[in-house]
Amino acid sequence: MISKAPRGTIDILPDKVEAWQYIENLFRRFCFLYGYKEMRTPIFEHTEIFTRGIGESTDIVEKEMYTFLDKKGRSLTLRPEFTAPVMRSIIEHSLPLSPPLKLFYMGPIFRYERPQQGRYRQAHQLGVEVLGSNSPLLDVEVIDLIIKFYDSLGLKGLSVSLNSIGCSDCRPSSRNKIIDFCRNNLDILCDNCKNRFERNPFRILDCKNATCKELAKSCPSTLDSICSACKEHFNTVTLYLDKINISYKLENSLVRGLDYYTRTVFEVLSESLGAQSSLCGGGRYDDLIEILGGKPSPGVGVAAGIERLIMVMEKQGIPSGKPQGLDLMIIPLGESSYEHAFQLITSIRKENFISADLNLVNKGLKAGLNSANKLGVSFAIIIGDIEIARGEYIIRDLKKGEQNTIKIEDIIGYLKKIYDQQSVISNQQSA
RNA sequence: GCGAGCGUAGCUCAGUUGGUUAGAGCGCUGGUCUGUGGAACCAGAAGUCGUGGGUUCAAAUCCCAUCGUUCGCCCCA
Repeated sequence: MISKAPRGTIDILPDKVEAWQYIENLFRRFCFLYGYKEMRTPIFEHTEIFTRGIGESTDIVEKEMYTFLDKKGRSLTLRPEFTAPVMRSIIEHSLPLSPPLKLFYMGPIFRYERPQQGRYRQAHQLGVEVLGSNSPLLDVEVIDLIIKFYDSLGLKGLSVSLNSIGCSDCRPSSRNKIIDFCRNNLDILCDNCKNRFERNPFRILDCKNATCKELAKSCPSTLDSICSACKEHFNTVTLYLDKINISYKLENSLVRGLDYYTRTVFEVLSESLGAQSSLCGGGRYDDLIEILGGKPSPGVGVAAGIERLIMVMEKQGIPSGKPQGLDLMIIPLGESSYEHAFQLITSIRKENFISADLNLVNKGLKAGLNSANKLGVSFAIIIGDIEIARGEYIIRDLKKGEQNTIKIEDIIGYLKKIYDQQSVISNQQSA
């Protein structure tokens, strides 16, 4: 079926685009307020960026990547996430990391997964990254930024899950503690976890199987086995989250599926979503730049799904952007008026102050006003033989249902006056 | 990748134990109204019943396959 978008992809139709722009614009505004600058990277990268960055044994790399060979036989992959490509770009251009480099991004990502609500093969993310500082206050800043962004959109029922998974020094030992503990209980673990035991024992903590869950409760938690430096870092994070009144839940089972995370990991969940309840996720990645071949430098970031965000807003009945109607529609009555109408719209458009369109359907005044109405038009200018003969066009206020005639040469001045007054009013309202 | 549900007009859906020509609301087009919109009334257009095969005198309805979608698992945004 060629008349259908590919599986797991959606079209964003004109009436939905306003919600997207509203969200994107608000996020840009927030990032600007927090001192972040936008960065754009290619939609595809060398496959190795992801296999090395995200980790060979992660689900994303193992089975979810859109990987292909180009005509020269290079292995390329549509980006399944932003962090690794952003690091690659920082390394490639030797961007200075002092003072800390604060970046934000938005755009599509691709993962070959089984689609369901809130999970698509092409999804969109927005997010931020901070490089060059290991200050725990930046962990807090990133969480604060995304929470404030959600708050200002009006989202309700959010919860923050927080954990620390330690650094390259202490992670092996907490890993060993889990392995030792599970080795004695290997026979009661589910098949999936037996597999995890070999590859990523941390994930056993996150299993939903009842017996594994029970076992995980008595399993040594990462928070108990991280080193003192990690412990102190984490304490500072929670201290400052408390200071700015961001509530969170310590979640021993939160380990995340990307290998590059160190120390702080977090997620924001919404109660309005189903199984795919994670609105955004992030954390610290102090080894990633080095893994990708750059000079060692710490980093922290967050990535949020736009589709899921819109889904929550729709479920909670949050309006997203006002529908933008046309300011003006010119309705010529019959082809004898076309030249006059065309000249008028050309000079109005040249002034560049209102949105204006010309109705060329030529089905009479009633139909013209009807379609203007459907498009949410504020003013209509009606031009027929009578108006041309008098040198005065009718200008009709479609919201008020009133009209009068204006001399042709006065029309632009008249409209400017109206729209000047309107912008003064809206400025006062927003101040 | 695994399990389950669903797929009828542009949209939301009805369609009986298989039985004549598959319906409604909204939307769309036209008319009442020949140069004045939003309302009302009237009329009209629009469907390979997801697709392909099978059972049957007869399939939107039952069976199989396939595609899409939804829910759960897995994983994540």
